[in-house]
Order: sequence, then C-alpha cells, then structure tokens
Amino acid sequence: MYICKNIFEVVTQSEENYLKAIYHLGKQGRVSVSTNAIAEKMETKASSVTDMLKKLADKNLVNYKKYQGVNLTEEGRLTAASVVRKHRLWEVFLVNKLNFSWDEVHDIAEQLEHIKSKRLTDEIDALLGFPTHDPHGDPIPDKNGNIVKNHSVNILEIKTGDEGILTHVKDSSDVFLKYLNKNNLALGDKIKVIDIEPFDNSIKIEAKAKEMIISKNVAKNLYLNL
Amino acid sequence: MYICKNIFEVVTQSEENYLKAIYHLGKQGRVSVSTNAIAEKMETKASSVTDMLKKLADKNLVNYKKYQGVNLTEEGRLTAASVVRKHRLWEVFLVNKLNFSWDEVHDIAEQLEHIKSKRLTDEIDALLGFPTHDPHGDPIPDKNGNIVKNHSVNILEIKTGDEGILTHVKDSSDVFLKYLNKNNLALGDKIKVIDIEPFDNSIKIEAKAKEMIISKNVAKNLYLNL
DNA sequence: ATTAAAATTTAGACTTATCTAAAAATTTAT
DNA sequence: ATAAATTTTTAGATAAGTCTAAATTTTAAT
Repeated sequence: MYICKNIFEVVTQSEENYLKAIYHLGKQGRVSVSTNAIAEKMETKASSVTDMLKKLADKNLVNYKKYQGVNLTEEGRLTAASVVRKHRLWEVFLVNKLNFSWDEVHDIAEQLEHIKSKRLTDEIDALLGFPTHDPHGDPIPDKNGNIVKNHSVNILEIKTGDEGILTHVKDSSDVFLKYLNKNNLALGDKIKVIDIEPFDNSIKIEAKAKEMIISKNVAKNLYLNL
Repeated sequence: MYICKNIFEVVTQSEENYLKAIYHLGKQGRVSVSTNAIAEKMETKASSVTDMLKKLADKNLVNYKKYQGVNLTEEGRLTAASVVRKHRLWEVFLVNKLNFSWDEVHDIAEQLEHIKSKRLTDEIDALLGFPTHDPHGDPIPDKNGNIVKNHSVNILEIKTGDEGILTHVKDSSDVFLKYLNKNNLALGDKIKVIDIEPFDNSIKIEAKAKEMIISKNVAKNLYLNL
C-alpha cells in the first residue's frame, strides 16, 4: 500500500503560525532563525519550538539542524507567504470595505489568515483591486509569494528640511496606531523634518500644516517615501 | 484566589460544531437529541459524543442526563444560533459580494463561522443589508438568535394547478444544487405544479415557461411560498 | 415479564500541542 | 583554553479531542 502523504498534507494553524514567525524573523537579515527568537516572538517556550521545528522539518517546510537554527524551504516560504498574504488582504478588506480602523484589524486578521481557500483569497484580492500594501504600509505578497520592493526610508535617516510621504509604520500594535490617530498622523500624509534634537533624537516634524515633536521611539517606526 | 472561569470561558471550534449539530437536530421536532443522532450528523463515534456532551454540560451549554439525550440551555442556544448566523451571513457574502455560486459556499462558510468577532459579524450583516435568508433560503438568526418564521410549504403538499415561488431548498449539498443549476432552477423562480404521478410521486412542473419532471426525492427538497 | 437488540457509556489508548525541569551543546568571557 | 553563562534539546507530564472494545442501560419483541 502506497499512501502519498505529501500531496494531501495538511498544515495546521499552529504550524502556519510558526512558519509565519520564521518568515518574519528571516526578513530581518538573519540567515537562520534561532529557536529562542521564535519562542519569544510566539510567546511560547523554547522546548515547544524545538518540538515544532522537528515536525516542520519532517514535512519539508524548514531546514533544521540541531542547535543551528532554521530557515524556510521553498515550500515553507510559499506557505508562510500565503498566510501573510491572507492576513494583509483581510486587513485591507476590514478597513476599506467595512468600518474598521487600522488599529482594530490585527486580531481579526490573525483568525482570517487561516481560512483555507485559494479561491476565496483571490476573490477578495480582486474585490479590493489587487492592493499591494496593507493599512500599515506592509507589502502584500502576490499569488507566487513575491512582494514589491519597498523604497521607504526611516524618518531618522532623513536630513533636516527634507520631506516625504508616510507610507509605512513598522509597529502595527494598536497602542502605537492609536497614538498616531490621536496625533492625527496617517499613511499618505506629507511629513517634513524640521529639526532633530541631538540630545535624545526626538524630531520636530511638520504634518498637515502643524508642527509636533515625536520621540525617537516613535520615529523608529515611521517610514517615508521621498 | 478566585478565578471566575465562566466569564472568560472560551468555546472551542469543536464545541461550536457540536452545539450547531444539536441546534439543527433540535429543530427537527425532537425534544431531546440522541447521542447517536449527533454522532451520525458529525460523522464521529458515539463515544466521542458522550465525552463532549459531558464537557458541554459542565459549561452549562446543554442539559444532559445519561442515556436521556440532550438539549441546549439558553446559553447554548444563543451560542449555536450565533454560529449559524455567521455561517449563513458569510454564505450571503460569498454569493452576493464575491463571485461564488450557491453550491460552492458551504465548506468555506464552515470555516468562517468560527471567526470570533461580534463586531465583524455585525459589520458584514450591515454590508449585506441585513439579509434574512441565506442563498439556500435558510433563515439567518438575528443578533438575539431569533429567526423569522418560514411560511414555505413543500412542493409535494401542493395541489395540481397551484403555483408558488421557490424560496427554500432543504438539501444544500453541492450535488443537489448543481442538479438545480443544470436544470435552470433557482430561488425566486415561479413554479407551477402541472401533474403529480401517483405511481412514484414524481411531479411535472412548469418553471420559466418550460415543463420538466422532477423525482419525489427532488421534490422533497423544494419549498414554495404560495 | 423476560429476552434480544439497539443505544449509550466507560475504560483505556493515541495524537497534537503545550509545559517544566534537567541534560547537553554552544557561545562568551576571562 | 577553560570556566561560566546562555541557548537548545530531551524527557516526562498534561489537556483536548478522538478512537476501539467492552460494559451497561434502555427499548423492542415475544
């Protein structure tokens, strides 16, 4: 008897979440991702991560060698990209088609990203007009897992007097987004760097014809297109 | 230390599926629903059902007495109705807002019905214009778990010569729906009973100015508003 | 009213995903 | 280069949900 598991192999939600974490951590430059980094990101224990990495390796979704960290196989990368694609498309849906604001969509998208239907994903994609970025400016992988290259630069790297369009926020937590809401800052806004304070790296900016001061911690999360 | 579990009690997907099964079986007239009936509906074993019934009883979602079957508590009924509500709203969404046909939506709705966000459900409800019925004519419970009363009657109970509007199909399986598609029958069609064959209860009907013969098994699933 | 059949429950086992505590390997610091 | 600190893995346990097989209860039939 010959049962070809691979073809009908199902990836569980938990596995998808691990793949997504590895995908995100892998983007941060690292060649291989450490067990501890995954554990921290997923708010779980390193031992649980080890268990899962073995399972993912068995399924050919990651390359894993004891004590050496992991990286995604091509199959794993595509699976992870598909989850990220769904997450970000659903976020756009919630904001553009329903009445959610950008700080309210993350938790719901975390659930919706696991819905298994290629057709549904593509229909939502079409309904939204094939968006390339989610409400936080994060790029949406296409059907083949490819993303458009991002040209935005962090506001801390911009010279005094220069200006750009706010296109991406790195931190998508609702606390940070609510801060931006409160200060009337949104994607698409034209922002000018008025002054950088050397003492604490706080920045005086101009947006919507008003001046304000943002801390270094805030600045670290704002990316502009020049 | 005093931890109030009840308030933050989470209902798992599996529990939701059992509640839904009991909800549907309970509608079929029965006062209490048997273990075997649930097992059959859920395509699982009676022993698994027993295990789950105990758990649901612990959570006050069903009234359960050994060997006596179960019925839903008020809390269980509301939970089940909420799942059914979400299922049917998502079906409407898939058909009305995306390009799915009524025979393609069930499996996706089975996944979407478990998304936990009251706000999302209500936003979808509003987007769709507060529909009262899903694409198969099944009633959609409102926020309080109430459904509009159905006045449709089975086509087998209609006299020769009478006519009505097709408003509900009992069987929502894709085989049956594809049969209706193939024969160009859809909800909203005006159907006239031309003749009933006493031998096998097949019925000659007129729809869209064309005559056709449907078997008793098909007829059992068609409900009209007179 | 017994007995046979059917339905239901119990007991014990398995899988997945998780955890803690201890052991092993790797990295860092002296 | 060796010891100390850190990271990672292993071993063993737990909980949810499922299963099979056996035991029990209920229902149906004579």
